[in-house]
Amino acid sequence: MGINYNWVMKTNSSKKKRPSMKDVAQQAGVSRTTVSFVINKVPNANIPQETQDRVWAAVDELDYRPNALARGLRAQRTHAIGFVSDEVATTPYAGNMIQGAQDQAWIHDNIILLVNTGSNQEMKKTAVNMMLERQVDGIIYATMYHREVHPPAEINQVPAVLLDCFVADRSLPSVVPDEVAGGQQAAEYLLQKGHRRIGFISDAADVPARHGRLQGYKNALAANHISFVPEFVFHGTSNPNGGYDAAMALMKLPVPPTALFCYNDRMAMGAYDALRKLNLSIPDDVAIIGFDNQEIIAAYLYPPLTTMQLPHYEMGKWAVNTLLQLINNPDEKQFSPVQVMLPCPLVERESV
Amino acid sequence: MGINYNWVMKTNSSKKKRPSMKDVAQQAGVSRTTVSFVINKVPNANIPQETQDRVWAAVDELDYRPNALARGLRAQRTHAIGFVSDEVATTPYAGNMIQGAQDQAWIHDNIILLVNTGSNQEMKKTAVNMMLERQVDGIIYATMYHREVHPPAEINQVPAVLLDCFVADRSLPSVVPDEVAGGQQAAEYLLQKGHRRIGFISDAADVPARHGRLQGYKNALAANHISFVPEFVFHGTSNPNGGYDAAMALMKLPVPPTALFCYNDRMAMGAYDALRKLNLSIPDDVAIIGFDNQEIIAAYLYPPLTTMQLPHYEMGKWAVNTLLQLINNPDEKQFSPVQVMLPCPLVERESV
DNA sequence: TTGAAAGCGCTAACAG
DNA sequence: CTGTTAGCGCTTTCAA
Repeated sequence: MGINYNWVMKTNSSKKKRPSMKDVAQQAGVSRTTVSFVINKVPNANIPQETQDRVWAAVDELDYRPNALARGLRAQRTHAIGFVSDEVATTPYAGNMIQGAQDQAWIHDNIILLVNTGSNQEMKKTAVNMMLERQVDGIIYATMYHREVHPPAEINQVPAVLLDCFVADRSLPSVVPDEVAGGQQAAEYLLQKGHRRIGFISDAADVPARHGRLQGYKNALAANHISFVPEFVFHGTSNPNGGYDAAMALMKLPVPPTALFCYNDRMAMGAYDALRKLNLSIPDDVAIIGFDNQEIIAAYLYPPLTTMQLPHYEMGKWAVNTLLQLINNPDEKQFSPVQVMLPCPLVERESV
Repeated sequence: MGINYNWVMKTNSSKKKRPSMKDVAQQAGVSRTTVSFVINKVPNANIPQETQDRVWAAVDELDYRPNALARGLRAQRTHAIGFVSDEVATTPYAGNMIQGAQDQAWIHDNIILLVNTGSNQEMKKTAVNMMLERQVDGIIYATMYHREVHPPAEINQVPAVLLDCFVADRSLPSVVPDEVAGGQQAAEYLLQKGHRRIGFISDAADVPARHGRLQGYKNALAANHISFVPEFVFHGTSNPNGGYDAAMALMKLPVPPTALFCYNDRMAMGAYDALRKLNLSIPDDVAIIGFDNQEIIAAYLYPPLTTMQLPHYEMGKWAVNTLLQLINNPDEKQFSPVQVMLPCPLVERESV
């Protein structure tokens, strides 16, 4: 179990063989070593230019391409990074994370092996084993929203970093959005615009994002000597319907808020509808700030939504960089693996 | 150029070696051959059960995992599929395509090597070369919207299929959405609901989706003996603003349409705003149907948007299946590579 | 039924 | 400066 059977060699293939280093050597009239040296630009090989030219000419002529499998086998290094994530389809953020990782991998001439496992724990384990079999140099374990995870133990057999998630004992490097700072900045932005009564439309789910953003909101209030009004925070399901209900409830308070900080853009979308229903204009009657910067929502609401951007691209990038660091310095033991929180930049549009 | 230098072997690593087949053989007191036979469940090896058990016990004990690199090198088959795409981040569809491909690859014990190249042609070439170096069994060349492509010639060195795109000479298998059928079904749905004056809010860009959907719209009209009114099609930029303008223009016609078929959901989003501005209710005054089924928009507009779904997941799946087919039957020459159009199912919500 | 040995394509001591 | 050679870990023929 966990082993893939039947990778039988197929003998009836008619694929024409690709040139090997031997062919190049022959063509150039040198030995394989020489070819290897010039192709890899080995520092102290001192191959005369003329020979080098011959080799490169042969490479061109034969359309030779080194076999990464053989290289990896020999070098014990594949320049491949496993990317194990819970799901990519169901969230619009995934793309940015993967792209950040991919772009960075590309720069360092690494490739990404991608597996999406869904939420099935057994599949995650199999996925990690699969990557290990394929001799990845390291593994990125990613989730599509910030949360605690329990990766399969096998992950420790190679350098690994956590992307948008963390383990309770902090034994693995991790990068997540700085929810608190983001929440604080959002609230402070509203404060700075003169608002004193700020509603917080919160997700009902027990996730770090919710707690962090709410904490940030409270921090901002405290920093500005404004007392926290429990009635101003309203929990709902984290979609437009929840946002609608919450905004409705908040605006019907005897002394309603003049600004709404929404847990995410989807809730903000619902809040827009509620305010419209109440004939309240944004931002004149009520200011709104969201979170996540879901382009497709935020940029095209009327008025366009001011919101906090989740640093998915940056996190993906960070994950690869950190992983490469670990891979390249296997001897530096990490006694306390770095836990990074990346800022959520404010995206100013017109709803505040 | 095109060759990756300096994959130098690092000798100072302190990584502890993973067990090899030899270790397992030793542990089980058999030869490597025997281990290979039992692990691969070779049909006619006839290894006594008792020996097999010993081998499996050793595998467990050592936590042995076959080295896919060595296997691939030997078998000339890696069970890896290259996925080259233009971009994943900027579109919310990408996820579904990748997930479809990934899920299917997983089922067949294959892995996806992912590279996003952006629009740079040189990078695409490098990406394909990279995949070839890594000995992928085949390549999926994908775009994030339906269009014609010019993949680098190198792609022909392995089985390849095109995902959401096609080449002019149809020399590569390809899968795209059936825009015409989708457009036709959308229009027919409106027709069937009693509408006779249907506006078509079109993208101004010269892409297959636009032409196909418009053609479908015309087909539906013709099939129902309704004459095509040129004034009813209005071109705009394919975003909410464009949709807004188009809807405004259309509704101000002397005899305005009673239904709007929008090129995509984002334009529909703008049309919603226009109708709201005009105090027209959806679907009672004007029915709206979109295209793409961008979940986040379509499901949460008020009222939820009826639209046509782009079959991204299915296309990803199809691409992998077809590619695997090609890989497994290298001898069946494909004189006319299959060109598939997958249907765009109707997603009924409440805007019609 | 099991083992020895060749070789997939590459790198890097070591010799010359 | 260039070539010979020994593996990296695996599969598979061939022989025992």
